[in-house]
Amino acid sequence: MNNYGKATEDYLEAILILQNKNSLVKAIDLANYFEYKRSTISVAVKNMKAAKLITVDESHYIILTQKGLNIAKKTYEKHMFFKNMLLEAGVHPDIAEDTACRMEHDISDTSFNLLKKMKYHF
Amino acid sequence: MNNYGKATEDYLEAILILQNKNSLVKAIDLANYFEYKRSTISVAVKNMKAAKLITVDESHYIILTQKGLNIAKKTYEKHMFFKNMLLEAGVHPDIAEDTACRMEHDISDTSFNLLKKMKYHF
DNA sequence: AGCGAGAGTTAGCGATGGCTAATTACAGGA
DNA sequence: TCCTGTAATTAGCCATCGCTAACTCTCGCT
Repeated sequence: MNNYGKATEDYLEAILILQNKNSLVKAIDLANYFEYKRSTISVAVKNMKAAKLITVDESHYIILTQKGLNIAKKTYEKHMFFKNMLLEAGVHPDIAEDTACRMEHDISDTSFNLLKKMKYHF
Repeated sequence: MNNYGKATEDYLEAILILQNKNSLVKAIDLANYFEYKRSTISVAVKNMKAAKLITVDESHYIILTQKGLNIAKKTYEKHMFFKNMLLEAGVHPDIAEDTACRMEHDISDTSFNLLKKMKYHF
């Protein structure tokens, strides 16, 4: 009910990142970002639109809804947490990026908040 | 080439755990452990056998090969690491178990070894 | 006006990994 | 011996999520 799939979380996160860099985001930007085919993104955009996580205007610009933005922010925060953890451990940046990109989907918001808190108690 | 899928890692890990508890492991034990259907396990066993990760004797007992054992041990180690991390953070044991069960598949052996080392430098 | 490139869409495929339903194999009790 | 229950197997389904191939749409340039 409350889970939109890993791919969707990745896309929302990427939209947020690209939005903060370019301000305007289109499907093609996501395709380039992930090095995925346009067709893959096209389907994903359709699904996210149907799930009311984004809106798409008449010029094909993608805008996060409040719901989409919340997920994007949370996912991004998890991503950075795990990436930093791995970087601190000495993992190669590219590997840390990939690994964080998987770990970010594995943990609930509640557990993640606890984990964040703990970090400063080690 | 070197990746047998998350499900396979889970099954190998469970075989190791059940082996250490019961000594003899059959497909039905895995079905009970995961609360999966027998058919699901049957297919998985066939695949692991084909991949030479296990052998199955004439009485259907499952034995890990060296290759299977190595993966099982590594996966178990990762599992316990992440589970302990979550428990230390105050995550509910059941949730910690589930979450660790996902995180254990996301990280390479190399990155994991670095992470382990770091733990004691916090 | 007409052509071509870039971008979006659709249909259908394949891998992963669960499921149900139906079939088979086998051991132990009446 | 037969019968019942437990275990294993097979076939086929569905969801997720990427792909290719083929089509369409639109913009800009000549």
